[in-house]
Amino acid sequence: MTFFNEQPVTAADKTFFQMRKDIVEGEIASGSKLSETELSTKYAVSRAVVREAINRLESCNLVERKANVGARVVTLTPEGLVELYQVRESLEGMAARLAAKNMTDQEIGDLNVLLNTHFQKVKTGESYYQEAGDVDFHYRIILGSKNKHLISMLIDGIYHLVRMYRVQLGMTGPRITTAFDEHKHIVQAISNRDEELAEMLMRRHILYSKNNVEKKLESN
Amino acid sequence: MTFFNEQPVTAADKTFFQMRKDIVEGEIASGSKLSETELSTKYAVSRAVVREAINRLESCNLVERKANVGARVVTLTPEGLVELYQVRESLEGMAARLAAKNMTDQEIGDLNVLLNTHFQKVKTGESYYQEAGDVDFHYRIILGSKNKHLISMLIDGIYHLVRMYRVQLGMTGPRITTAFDEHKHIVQAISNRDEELAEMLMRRHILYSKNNVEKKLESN
DNA sequence: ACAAATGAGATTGTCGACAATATAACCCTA
DNA sequence: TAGGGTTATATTGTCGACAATCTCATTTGT
Repeated sequence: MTFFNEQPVTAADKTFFQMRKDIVEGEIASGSKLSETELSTKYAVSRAVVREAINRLESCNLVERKANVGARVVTLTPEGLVELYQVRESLEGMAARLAAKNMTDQEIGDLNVLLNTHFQKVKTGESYYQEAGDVDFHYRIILGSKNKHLISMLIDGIYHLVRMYRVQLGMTGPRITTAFDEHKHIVQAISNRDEELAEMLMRRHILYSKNNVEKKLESN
Repeated sequence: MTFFNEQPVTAADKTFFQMRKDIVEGEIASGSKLSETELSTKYAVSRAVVREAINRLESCNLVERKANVGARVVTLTPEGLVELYQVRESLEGMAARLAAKNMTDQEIGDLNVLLNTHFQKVKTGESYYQEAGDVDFHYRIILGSKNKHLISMLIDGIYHLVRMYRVQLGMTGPRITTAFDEHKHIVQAISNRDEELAEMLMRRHILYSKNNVEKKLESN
């Protein structure tokens, strides 16, 4: 599906990707208004393609539109973060369950390899910016579910918003070692084709992650 | 949120709602190509608003678009139906859990009233076209979760596709009495604020519903 | 005869201009 | 001076035309 090979083909694609990046990384401030004319000059495209990009951003829950008024970048709130993690818990739990059922032995083998790679890095201490590895792990399980809706909801819809929270609230790569153990147990459950356990462990994993993030949020 | 009061304000809204209706009810055939020019004459609007409508339909998973090629109405397959119900099980399970936590006593009271209304109808035998009542029941719980993402994913995103399957594969209002009992138990769990049980019962309810629908699918 | 190249036709993508609506400033009245 | 109404301005919504791309039939060469 749209793993990392989502390459723009049309101008609207390029604009959408660029705007999404700018919003997630805070270059376009959270809560700010999106003026179509302004953006069309900024990105050097017509208003039509900006409009299409904004529509797609709305589908990702990154902006909110009101008819005849305009679009604003979503504002990040503690409640919003909690709601997001609730949905993640639900969907990724199901993804883990389905992955235990539907992943090929080959894919499970690759997942174990990935896990070992992470283990080496954790051991040698270079566990900084574990972000990418964590995302990679979760993506593989999501894709392993082989469920189209699940995949697009999580990867196209929710993960960018999660990343926006992570980046803008300054919580990159936490819980390195403990998260690794949780990953290991999840992979074990998937290897054993234990759907029930895989779902339960994934849900707990995300629940812990939520609690951790909430703690960081309070300390700000 | 978007309960039943989603009223069109712009031409693109109207076109989107109309097209969605036409697709769900099969007036625009599943799998057929959506020609922008053709549709713009059919609905008497410009191509721009048709394009916006198609984009929104894509967000609902009712059509699929390919760059420089065009959009097609999704094709309905047994596998697609299974995937859809897996997502429903996951999301509505969580919705029931959150409803048990977040619904007000007032809202729970209303839910019980609704249930009694259904019970009367079931007893007097006029259980035909229980569809609307069933949807109403599920909507209240979804809204009761008070989770924005959950609500929009289910109501704006998934339910129209579910209805499309129901309508086009000719499976309206099945499992009347048994479904009623399941609803009753779910409401009891919510009344008791038993999150765990509410989620479990809702997941089972949807699982049964899936099995029933699959059986009907085979007999076609 | 078959495969690749080419060209015509149709469809989607992009653009700038105009219409409709909301926001804000201003004026008038009590 | 305060409040309501009105006009002015800016922004979004809609439209038709043009450009870019794909599809498919035809042609051409081996």
